[in-house]
Amino acid sequence: MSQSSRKILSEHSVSITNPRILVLEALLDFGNPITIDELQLKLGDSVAKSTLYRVLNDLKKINILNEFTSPDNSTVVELILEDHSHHHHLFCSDCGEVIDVELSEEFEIMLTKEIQKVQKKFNFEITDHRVEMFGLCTEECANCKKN
Amino acid sequence: MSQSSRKILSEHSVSITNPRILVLEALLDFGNPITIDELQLKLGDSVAKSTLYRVLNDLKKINILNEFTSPDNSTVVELILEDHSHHHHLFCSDCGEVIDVELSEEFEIMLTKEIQKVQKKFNFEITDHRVEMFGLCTEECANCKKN
DNA sequence: CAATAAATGAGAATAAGTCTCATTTATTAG
DNA sequence: CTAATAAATGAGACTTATTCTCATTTATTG
Repeated sequence: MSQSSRKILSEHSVSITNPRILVLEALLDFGNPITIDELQLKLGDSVAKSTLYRVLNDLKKINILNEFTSPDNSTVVELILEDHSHHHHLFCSDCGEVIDVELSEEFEIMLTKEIQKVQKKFNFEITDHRVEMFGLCTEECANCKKN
Repeated sequence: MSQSSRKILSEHSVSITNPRILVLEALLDFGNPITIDELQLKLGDSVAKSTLYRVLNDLKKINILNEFTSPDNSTVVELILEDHSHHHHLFCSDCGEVIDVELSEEFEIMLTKEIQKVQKKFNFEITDHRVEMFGLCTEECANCKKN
């Protein structure tokens, strides 16, 4: 695992340091979108708070980290892996879990068309988009506080 | 205008106070989604900071205010008006403007179907969704800092 | 392996948002 | 209409997430 962290860093010509490896490993290990809080918990005090934020900013700069805000206003962070295709997010308002969701090909095609219309209408150059869904997990929710 | 603010408040059985009227008027007047910063500017010191946040929370509680975070992490707020139909948001990464966008009926129908699939797949009860689009305004952008 | 540049840790600084509490304002019962 | 009561406000203290500073440590390179 440390291997792939190192690989990721060197591929992006970013110097390989311990905190960066630790943060990447934590993200790779968790696999799903994770809140900064959870990430800090996972890391314990192996990485200073200031360093954690700096490393996350570094990862954002090289475009391998996606950051967004959950409906309860916590910051959520997620690695962008090459083999991980385009996806959206499903938020549980109850337990706070964030789940990656892929929508159908047809839907994405239609969305692309809609976006083209919006571009024209508003004279915009749209570079990115996302679909967010909010709700309540009913069962089988991995890290749900209900269980 | 003060008339409609008062009406909105009484319709939701919320007591009619000056700060609430001022905040509602500012939101109605601006018409578009607005950042807290801009809102504070617009209000000057007619409403105390603590009161502004309290009033915004009051409006959220009665479900006439929508709050979300822009890609540059500022909090954006928008009135939910009865006559204002379901819509999504377009963000300019350059000037920070947030624009309301309505997508086609067909698209919304397809999105609803997708959401139903996701509900089943993840055993979720999805209560809300949104589509966000990010990009750069090229011209004709009302409050764009470029102009 | 030494020199240099970059990254880190610890904690100070900043800023958004909440809380407290004394004062003011709105509501309503009479 | 007025007094009594409950609710809302203002001012500033407080909290907490994030950034910044700067002395020290670590990585890179020649």
